[in-house]
Amino acid sequence: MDPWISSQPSLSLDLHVGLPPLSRHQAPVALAKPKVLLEENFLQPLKKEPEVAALETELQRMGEENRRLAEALTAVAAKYEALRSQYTEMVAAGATTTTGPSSTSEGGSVSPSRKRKTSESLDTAAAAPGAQQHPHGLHGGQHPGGAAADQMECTSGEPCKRIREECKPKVSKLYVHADPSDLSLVVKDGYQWRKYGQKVTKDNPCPRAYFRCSFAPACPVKKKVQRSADDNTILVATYEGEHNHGQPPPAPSQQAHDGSGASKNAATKPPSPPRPAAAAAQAAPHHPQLHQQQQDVVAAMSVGGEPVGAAASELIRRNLAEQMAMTLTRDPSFKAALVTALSGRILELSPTKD
DNA sequence: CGTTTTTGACCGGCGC
DNA sequence: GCGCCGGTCAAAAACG
Repeated sequence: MDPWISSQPSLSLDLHVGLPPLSRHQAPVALAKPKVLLEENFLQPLKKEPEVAALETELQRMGEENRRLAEALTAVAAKYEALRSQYTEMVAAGATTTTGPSSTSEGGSVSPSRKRKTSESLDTAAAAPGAQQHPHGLHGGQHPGGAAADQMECTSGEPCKRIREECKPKVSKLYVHADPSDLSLVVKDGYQWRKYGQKVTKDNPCPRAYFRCSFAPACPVKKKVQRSADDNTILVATYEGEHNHGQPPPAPSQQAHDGSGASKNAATKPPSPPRPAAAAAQAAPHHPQLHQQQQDVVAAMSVGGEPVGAAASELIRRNLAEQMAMTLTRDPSFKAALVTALSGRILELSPTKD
């Protein structure tokens, strides 16, 4: 995104929020080559001239898309700030009544012996659902105040359901390009996942796999992975909740570099060959990942030329925008850089500085 | 032998 | 109330 944004007068904020310029060398590859899966096409010699033209066209298109994303991002950031201040007020107001327990109860809620059959679980279920999903609001974007509100409202009965509906764990969707021949529903995102179920859903012949974060037993994050009904080369990963821990310690730079150094991390899915284009796609606050995600989505959008319908493309695009916005606004460093850059820019443009 | 995956059964929500 | 459906459990199997 960098080159275009920096060239826009309205957006030339010279933001340096960690996006490595080196990642640019990857982008044209993913953009120019529409990620054709057929190997015979893959082996065709590149024709330079049309390639350049296609590149330029693609670049323009991406530029336009980036502009929209940037606008969306600005809007989201503004909304985020508004929500944050709102939340701060709520916390300040509700701090006296709801101090503590809800945020500390997430650890025990996922005990292995949890059983739904037992009727007593109803008691815990009444208290748990709202609170357990939001362990920490550290990264922002979620609804930490919601748990408290939930509990408060639950006493009155009906509003509980609606509020719980609104305060569901943050859900983010991710579209990852996957080899159709690879039947495993594995989306490598740097975390360790344990599959706990698989189900064939009504609207999609492809089974949906359910994963839990296995790195931290108390981690509330869940992941659903299912192939897109429109294009089975696309894996749709739906993340619910947020990790209450960092990335798994081994191979800290797995995604920024090549991932070949992953020892225990890769051991989670050893059989799967490393696929840089499909790996590292998690809504975590790492800019390279974001860039990677964009490549993935772009690749997914242009798979084989046109297999993904316009509606699907639109959907993917929208999700990409949401995801980027979420990822960026969740990143404190990005926010800090944004604030710094914006304030600096505003001061700079202000005719009456003094 | 410990961990992960598979898979059928179960549970609860929701629409009719 | 009933049936459908998505999500989860947990025993068994597979794997390293």
